[in-house]
Amino acid sequence: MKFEAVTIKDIAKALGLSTSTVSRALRDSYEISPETKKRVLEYSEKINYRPNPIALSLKEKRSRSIGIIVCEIANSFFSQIINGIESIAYDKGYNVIIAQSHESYEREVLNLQYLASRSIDGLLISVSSETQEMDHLRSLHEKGFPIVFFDRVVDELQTHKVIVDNFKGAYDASLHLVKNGFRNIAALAGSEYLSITKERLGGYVKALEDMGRHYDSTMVQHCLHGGMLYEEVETAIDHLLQLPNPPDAIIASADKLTTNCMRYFKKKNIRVPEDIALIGFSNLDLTDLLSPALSVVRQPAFEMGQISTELLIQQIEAKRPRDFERRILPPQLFIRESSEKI
Amino acid sequence: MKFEAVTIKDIAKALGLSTSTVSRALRDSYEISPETKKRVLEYSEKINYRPNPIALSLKEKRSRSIGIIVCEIANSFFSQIINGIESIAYDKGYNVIIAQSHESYEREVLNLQYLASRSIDGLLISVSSETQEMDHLRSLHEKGFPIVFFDRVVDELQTHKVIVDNFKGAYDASLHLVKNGFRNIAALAGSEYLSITKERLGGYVKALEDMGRHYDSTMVQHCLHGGMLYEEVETAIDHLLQLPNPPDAIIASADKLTTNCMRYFKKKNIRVPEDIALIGFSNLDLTDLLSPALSVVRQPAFEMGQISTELLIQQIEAKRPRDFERRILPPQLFIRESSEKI
DNA sequence: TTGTACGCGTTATCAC
DNA sequence: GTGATAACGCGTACAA
Repeated sequence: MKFEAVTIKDIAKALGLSTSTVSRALRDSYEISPETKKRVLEYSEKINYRPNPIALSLKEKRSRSIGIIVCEIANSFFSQIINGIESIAYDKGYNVIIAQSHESYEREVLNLQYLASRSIDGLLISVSSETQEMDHLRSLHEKGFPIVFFDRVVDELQTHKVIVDNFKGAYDASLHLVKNGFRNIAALAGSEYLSITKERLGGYVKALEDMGRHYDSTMVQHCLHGGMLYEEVETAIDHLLQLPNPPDAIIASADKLTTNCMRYFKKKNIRVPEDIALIGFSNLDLTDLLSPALSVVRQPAFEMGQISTELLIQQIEAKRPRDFERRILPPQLFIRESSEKI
Repeated sequence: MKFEAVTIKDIAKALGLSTSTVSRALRDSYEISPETKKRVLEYSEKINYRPNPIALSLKEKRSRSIGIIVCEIANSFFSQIINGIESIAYDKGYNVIIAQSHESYEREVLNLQYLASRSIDGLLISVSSETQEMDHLRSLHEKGFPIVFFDRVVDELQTHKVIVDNFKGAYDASLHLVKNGFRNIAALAGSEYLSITKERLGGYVKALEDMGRHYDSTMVQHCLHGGMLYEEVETAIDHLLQLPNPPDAIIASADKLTTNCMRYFKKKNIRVPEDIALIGFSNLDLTDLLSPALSVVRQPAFEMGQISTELLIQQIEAKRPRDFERRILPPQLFIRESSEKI
């Protein structure tokens, strides 16, 4: 089932011109007579001519497409990011090719190889929970391939990075819990390898210390898959609740951690916030409809996507390397029922 | 910031061979001596040679990429569909390029032009709420361009179509409400132009009739943007509740209609299901966490994506046209608190 | 067994 | 003002 498109050659043949004349006429070159231009333009309009982007890519050595690697698109935060990315990319005439790591290092590497082999002009990536080794990214980066990190960044590589102030987000949320009278605040965190985990835990610890609380490392539980698997969350919370001094509040540091935490409480008939309070990082649009309405730290995901894409395209189109930027966006705290002291 | 890749030419030069010999060696052609093959293979491994897919596309007149047009990726149903699409596409070596119509006919047409001009090999589409005119799709289809419709299909065009049994989904849900003792069941429906709207309303009407109820057209409200805008849902429900004989149950026929319906009830302090019951089409993963837990008709979205993609790639790769299939998948009914008779 | 020449669609360069 | 040619990277029919 081939689908034949109109080429410059067809136009040239039909009009008795050479392909170069047609090409120039289409590009409105000063060399071509107005009359010829008119003939060419009218005819190509008539037969609905579109230049073949593949031929152009081959010639220009660029594909005008950019790759995206995220863990999961069925996740509000990332689908909002992708919306932001697309809004800029389409404006500037770029395609986006999306790949999902599903929080697996192996799939991240495979996806990267795949995208690189599809000759993308640049990459936007938020690394997987499992990713510790950076060789797959480093080797591309060293060749001068444009890469922008967002959300989950990698310090070792010198590139543009776009994140939210995770420290502040977690600090504010933790402070809110302390000020609201909760005494024993646990942290449900993602993979220890991730930048966001470290930053968010940092904010949590600092808030406790600033409020004169003792930081107790047994109150921190990590989930390697970022809460993607319900079981890992279940195990983590089971562990916390079996402590001699169990928490009366939890701060969950990722979307899936937060919702799976709620699922756990619902399943076990643990009342929120009466038995235990909850606040979490989440970009769900439905947090107000949950039972109870969920207190969240929300990230400006759409803007993150836009900024990352602008930086990437800027880098792709730059003649010479520029300095790399580190953009830090403000998180927003929404206090609702789940973190109220009863 | 150009990024130079290794070509066959580089290998040929380095090894003192011609490009055709290298090409054949890489493709393991019988004509090449084992010794030469070994040299070529080892060297190209060493310098990490990857064939340029753009050059291949130009030659083979196919890009190994397929286009997807959906209204919104930040919608569980569609992001699950896309997961299904990707799982098959990547297996078969295809890229996917995703575009969003945001329920706008104009953007759908623009996206289609864009994708077509990016030389995709085929298209997977679920049309926008606003789409009535089909010329943009018809003209492509008539040229023999492979198109597969999923979810929101267009009867006028003879292509593969993958849908769920919307009639049955709505019928079962409506029957459940009637049997549960609700007397006045309203339908909150999407755009009248959409196939899914017609099919779902059909099931609703039939269920009422089968149960000896009178079907009253004032109990049906349409939202042109499929509930994407909260205001249209508000207006629709306001209207229903102001009827002389207001509904005691609502069936909402799309994801956003359902959640915005809940938002309305929460905002107006209307209790569900005490004051009014609710059941809706939804693929949210969180319906069990909402307050109250939401009764839903769920669609096998992942499978829809997989099947659509298999049909599309089959058609792209087919030598001659085959008959077009219409696959109808079963919906699943989940009864929870929101539709319980108190 | 290996090399030469051509074509895919386009544009830049040079020639007329 | 217009046309012929080469080049982008690859695969292959044909030639050696």
